[in-house]
Amino acid sequence: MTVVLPDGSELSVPSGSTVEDVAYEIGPGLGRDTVAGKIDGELVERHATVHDGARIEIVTDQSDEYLQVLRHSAAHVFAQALQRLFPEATLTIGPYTDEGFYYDVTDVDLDEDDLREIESEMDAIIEADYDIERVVRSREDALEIYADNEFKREILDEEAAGEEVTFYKQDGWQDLCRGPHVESTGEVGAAKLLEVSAAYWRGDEENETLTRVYGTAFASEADLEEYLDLREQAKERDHRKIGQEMNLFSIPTVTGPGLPLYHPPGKTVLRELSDFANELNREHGYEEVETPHLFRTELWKQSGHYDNYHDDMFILDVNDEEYGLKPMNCPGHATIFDQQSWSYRDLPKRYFENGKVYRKEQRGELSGLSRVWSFTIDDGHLFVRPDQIRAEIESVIEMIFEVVETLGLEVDVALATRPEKSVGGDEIWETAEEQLREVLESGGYDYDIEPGDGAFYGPKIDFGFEDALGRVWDGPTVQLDFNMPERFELTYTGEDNEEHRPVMIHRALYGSYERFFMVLIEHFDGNFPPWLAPEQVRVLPISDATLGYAHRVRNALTEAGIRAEVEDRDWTIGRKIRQGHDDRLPYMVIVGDDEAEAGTVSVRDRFENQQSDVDLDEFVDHLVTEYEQRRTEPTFIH
RNA sequence: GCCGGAGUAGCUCAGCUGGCAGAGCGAUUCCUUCGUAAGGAAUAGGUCGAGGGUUCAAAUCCCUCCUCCGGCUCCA
Repeated sequence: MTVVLPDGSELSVPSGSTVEDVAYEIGPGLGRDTVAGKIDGELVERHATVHDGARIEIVTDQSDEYLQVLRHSAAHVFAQALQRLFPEATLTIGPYTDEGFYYDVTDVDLDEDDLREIESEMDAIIEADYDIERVVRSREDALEIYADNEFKREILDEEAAGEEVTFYKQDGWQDLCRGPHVESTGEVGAAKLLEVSAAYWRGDEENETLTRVYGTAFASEADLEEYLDLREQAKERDHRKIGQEMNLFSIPTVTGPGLPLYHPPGKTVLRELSDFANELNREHGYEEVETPHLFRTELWKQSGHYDNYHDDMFILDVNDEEYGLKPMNCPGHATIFDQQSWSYRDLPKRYFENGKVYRKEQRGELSGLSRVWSFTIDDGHLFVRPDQIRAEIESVIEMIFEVVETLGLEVDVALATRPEKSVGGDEIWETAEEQLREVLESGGYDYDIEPGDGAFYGPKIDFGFEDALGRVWDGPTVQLDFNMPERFELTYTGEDNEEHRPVMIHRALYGSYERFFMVLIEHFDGNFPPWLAPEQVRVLPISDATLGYAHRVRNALTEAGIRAEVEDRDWTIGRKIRQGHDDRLPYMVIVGDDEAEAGTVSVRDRFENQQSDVDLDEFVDHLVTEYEQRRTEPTFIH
């Protein structure tokens, strides 16, 4: 039989060959280095037998997947350490994740101190460098071993359905596991336990609550340190911490959960973002609309939200009539469209609204600005003819990239196609998906396809923002919708004088302002580009003697449209500069007797660059240009 | 909603084996008037998340609730 190698070449191997055999066929060196393999993209142990036509990849300690194998072994090291210290602990499952591994256990209570103790035990196991041995047993033997462990028995019943199952054994300790694993515990170079939390058996809240221990592992101590350092940085950049420090927003107890208040500095940033979005919208032919926060539930019944989204909606009783706070803006916009009749010549109609919506998320989900009950979407809805889809999507993507490039973010692009359950005919899905694909292809965008991940009402393109620390956040989306026009019976009159159904396109450039704000705070670490900075320039008089001149400088800046303040506290100049840096100002200008006499300023930027004897007008002109061009960094001094 | 952790001055946090509520920063006042990352002193500031209980006595122990944090599930 033949297997397919990553370079596309085919290799014929005897039937019954394992991944390791295939590696030896390729070369003895590779055979010896084989840790595991991938069959048709799935990570398997090196003893796994391959089937005819399988796509085979060999995993060695040089592969990206090696880390997954190593972390899986780290999970075993954890489990062994746990059972050494807490023999009563029952093991369930312990897989690797993107960042490390976790193990769900039960019959044991663990706190932070326990984790540190288990970690020491893990270090001892790693140090001892036990061989990790693969053992094949019969199902009966396995069931007997797990006579007291209902979870493992369930796995044996449901997943490990074959007659034989594999165990991995180290130092006499063993665990049911399909592998793959590294050769010895010593190969797990450095491991750390990170969190202890709760999880349901198989993620179902009807099931038992288990104790989940999260950890991570790397081949070397240095790699682990690097990872922990990144985590530390992420914590330092936490938007809740920076939001407090910069007085951007608060979510006080009295206002209720997930209902943030924006303070003047925070509102300034949001205002700049909405000005930018509004500008883009106008340039791309959108018309602004406005809808109230509250509608009769009749509307939500018509849109389908009442049935499908009921649990997440705030429903109010008003004089025996039911009203609902809007969880989405689209029904309102569809209703506006429906207030008059349209010709095919009128399309596309492009509506937009910075619309506040309310979603009653589960309480435990609320988190800073990333998950809230009330948030604002820079929401656009387009009503288009089927033949206009491509051009409109192109235009939306162009807008999205203007946002992305202006802010210096990176994006991931993914096309999500028709799911199993969907509305709309085959033909419209096919042409719609085809048009989306064409837009992405012709634009030269690098994108992934996520088959079946589209909404039930239409395919979509999702964008993920990648921030300065390499984390990816949900970003803009463009979604086609064949359902809403149907529900609202939207029509336009075609060239043929017949009624036709428009297609609706939902799009957002930022997603929600709240979440986008969070991404920007963390991406820039609070060091906003000058155009977004709440305070763009602070004027620092050397002493009170030049306070008067400082105010004149400030006025000149303010008149030019720059957000500037004077530091008038009775502090030393060093103290004022220190505070200015702590406040993450793009620019400070320092004025003393010399400057007051010459009508100049001394400029200092957030990178600690400084330049003296700067003509005030020249500085103001530069700031205005920088502001208008929305540059990401202060550039006066280079 | 569920599991675990936490809530003390405007902010960051100490006090928590029960016995007069603390520090630093910030604020106010005074001194200092300063040239590129913290000048000095004094003063004010608290229903110790809310309610109930135990006790001679509760920030501290117990119960209920609220809110936040880390997860589970979900999503912008």
